[in-house]
Amino acid sequence: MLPKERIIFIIGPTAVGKSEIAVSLAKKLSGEIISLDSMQIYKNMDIITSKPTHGQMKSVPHHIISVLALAKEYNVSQYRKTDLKKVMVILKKGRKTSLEKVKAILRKGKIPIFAGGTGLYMSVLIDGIFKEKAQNKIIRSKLYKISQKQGSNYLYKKLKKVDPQAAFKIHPNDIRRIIRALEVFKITGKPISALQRQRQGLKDKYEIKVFCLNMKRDKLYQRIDQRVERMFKQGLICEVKRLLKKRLSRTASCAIGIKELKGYFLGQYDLAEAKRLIQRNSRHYAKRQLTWFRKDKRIDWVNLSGNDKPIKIAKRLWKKLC
RNA sequence: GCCGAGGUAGCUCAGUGGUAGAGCGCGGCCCUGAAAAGGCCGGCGUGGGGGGUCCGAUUCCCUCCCUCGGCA
Repeated sequence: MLPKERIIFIIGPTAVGKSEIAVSLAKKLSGEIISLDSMQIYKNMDIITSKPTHGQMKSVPHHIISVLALAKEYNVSQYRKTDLKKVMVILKKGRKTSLEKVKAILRKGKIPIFAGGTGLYMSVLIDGIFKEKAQNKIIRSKLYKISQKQGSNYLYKKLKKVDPQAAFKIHPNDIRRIIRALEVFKITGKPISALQRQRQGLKDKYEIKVFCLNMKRDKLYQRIDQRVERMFKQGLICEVKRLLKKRLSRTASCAIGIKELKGYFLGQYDLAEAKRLIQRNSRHYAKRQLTWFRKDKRIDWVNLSGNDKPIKIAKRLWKKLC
């Protein structure tokens, strides 16, 4: 029996240097990169989401980047569907190219490499998500209106009756999750806490390897600040100005940089303040990402100094894979 | 050199004779269909140095050091 095919994840906080290292590793392993990112999926958000460069995209195939219109909504479940397909395609491609070299392909042939920083997306890929179709905008907006009128505690009490387990897990102020849980119950008639136990993900079929890149906090923050500076030099202001003229989906409009620059355009503060806010919010984001990753015990942590050559790191990862 | 103001958390500052708070910053955590989102928790401090009064000083007094403003 052949060993399970391998899938690699390269994750890490924002600005840690994932893209470069993923490209280097992909070259070394002859892999293809699949974005693990909720924002790079959108077209026309290039600078603001720090997409890989044209050179990088040319040297190694990248997937699920710049494929969705700004007005389109997007979420985890969509991501999972797309990605599973992509994974299969890539794996098949690898096998087709040289049937007689199956062994070699499995060892160093086309390998899918997920690269990005969206922890939830990774979790849902690896561990799965429940299958029931349970999304209804009307129900959701109704619940939202109720919460506005009666307060979140009213809905929280309702949830307690319907799904005490979920209520136990969710904080009374976390209105988004309260609404989601009630929405799922209304649609399916089943408590979300029960559904959430039914998961099936990549880990059941493939060998998963997760590398999380990290570096000292102050160094990371320095890199974040520098990157934001660079984004401004590359034309962030123009890009966001253009974005604000278009209709943005809720997800797209959440990219860090949009609301911060909007405040500047509206004259609420100056450009320096807008930059400060983008930098700070990116730091907070990085911190939350690390919290998320830390609890995943499957992760193989890779500490960087901040000045490492991507090729060297890729070599290090490659050795760990052997 | 003289006069005035001030030295309290990483920063900006409040307050009190019974060893301290606020905002921002920062740290920790949660997360299953908005996740670059959303929610929760935490003061993280030799109160400029030294001496005195007092049962007790960050608070009152003296002195030294430092910073800022004004006059020379």
